[in-house]
Amino acid sequence: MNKNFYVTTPIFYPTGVPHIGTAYNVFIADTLARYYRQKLGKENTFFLTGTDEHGANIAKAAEAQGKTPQEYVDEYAAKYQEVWQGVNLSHDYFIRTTDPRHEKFAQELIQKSFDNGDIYEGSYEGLYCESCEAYYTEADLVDGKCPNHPTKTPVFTKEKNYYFKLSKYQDFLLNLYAERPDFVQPAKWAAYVRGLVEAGLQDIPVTRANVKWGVPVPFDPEQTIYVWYDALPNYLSTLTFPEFQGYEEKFWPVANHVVGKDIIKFHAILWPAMLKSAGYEVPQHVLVHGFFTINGQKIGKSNNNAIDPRDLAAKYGNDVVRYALLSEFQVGNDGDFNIDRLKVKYEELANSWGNLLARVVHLANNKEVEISNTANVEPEFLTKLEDLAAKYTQHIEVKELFEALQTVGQITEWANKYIDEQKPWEKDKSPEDVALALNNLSVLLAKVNELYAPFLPESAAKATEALQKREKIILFPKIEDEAK
RNA sequence: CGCGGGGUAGAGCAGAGGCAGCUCGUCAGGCUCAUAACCUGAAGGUCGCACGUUCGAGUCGUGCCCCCGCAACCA
Repeated sequence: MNKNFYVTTPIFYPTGVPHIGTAYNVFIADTLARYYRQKLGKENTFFLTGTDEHGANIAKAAEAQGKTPQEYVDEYAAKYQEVWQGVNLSHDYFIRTTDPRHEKFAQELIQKSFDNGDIYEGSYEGLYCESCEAYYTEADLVDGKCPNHPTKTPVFTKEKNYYFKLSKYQDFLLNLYAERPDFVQPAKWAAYVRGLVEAGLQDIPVTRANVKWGVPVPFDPEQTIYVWYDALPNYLSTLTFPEFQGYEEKFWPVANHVVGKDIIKFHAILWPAMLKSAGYEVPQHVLVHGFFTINGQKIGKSNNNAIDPRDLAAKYGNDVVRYALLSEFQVGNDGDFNIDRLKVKYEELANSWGNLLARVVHLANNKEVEISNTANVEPEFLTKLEDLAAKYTQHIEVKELFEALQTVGQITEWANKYIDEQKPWEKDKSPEDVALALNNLSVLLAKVNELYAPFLPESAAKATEALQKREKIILFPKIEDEAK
């Protein structure tokens, strides 16, 4: 069992602001981070997110707004941080790839691979559109014109750049997957990745000749480092920053990368190969999540459903937005989401957990019995509770967040049945029986609060406080539907 | 022959060889401590279609149908 835990989100490309889909990814990471902080201690857990700030698309977006690239990324990095703070994200650091310390690290990393002979000079050729600063294939063109610039004709261009010998690492990767079947989680994505690697790997270009907004290639300053050799190293570069002294030893390679299914190849194939090439250990796990649609539509500006997670949180609370997403689909699966589902989830919590808390506290106060006495819990009751808690732990440790939440649901369901059987409100119940039942339930609630804490941090804190103070609160108040 | 994901009760989702399951919704009861909450029971499915393997198939094999990604804003 590892003593330390390191979790990362991808670093996001700031061409827009975070929406509910982006938030899903960071919620998964945040939940894991909170779980491990609880388990291993704050100082033994590290949670990293950030922004990927180089590249032609950033330069273009900046120009379109009449800004320098630096001004542009400063602004968007700030927006990201604002949103994450707004949803109570608990990241320990926000890395930006324009941080000079990161740039230096990226240069050192690519230099190491170059020195090892894993990077060689080659050329890239294709139909180049000057306005897009991008290459197209014949099939991409519309009537011979650029698909994005109907007046421009992409011209055949050949540019020098450098390639990484990814093909060389096929056996290394297949061995890695064989030795560590859970390197990619969940299993169905591991199978997918293995299939891709078995099918064969091609070397990939890792520098660009025509992109100025990027990190210069140390062995050829005419070139800049292309996206992956700049972005992926953030997971490691941050750990080398002076304020994180000792972190590299502590948190590498116990890294867990939470990624969407679209960038699985880069994290599960390219990144381990890059690391191996440069003499580093590969990370512990790559956790792949699926995408969800909103009312059946893909999330995006054109569908006008790129919801700011803070808008939902304003009404339902941060906790419930996270809970709704994490309890709706298994990690790795796609799904659909909408406001009605969110409401259902909210009521689910209010009626099980919230209501249970209110019942127990209220009864305990009315009957004036002692609660929260762990020593007095009925042994059978305690055993059952511990069994369910253990089941939760098993799930969450293999990142089955959906299943872990279901297990907590089982506990509250059981508790509601138990309280109905015991009927501690009846007048002819012996005071001893009432005290025993309510004490059992209070200990159960304390456990539920603990298990929910990584998923619903704000609510769990409130519930814990209320239970301790024996104060009756409404954890999830009824939400009035706005008048139509 | 492009690649991949998916098609299980009205809705949303689990299950991956051995009597079809969960949440919500519906109907009928119960309870009254509690946030009109909670508990019990019922109705509702030929598990996309067909063929095959098997004592036995949502679950394995083959063929087919349908939906969704793989081009763009976009995780």
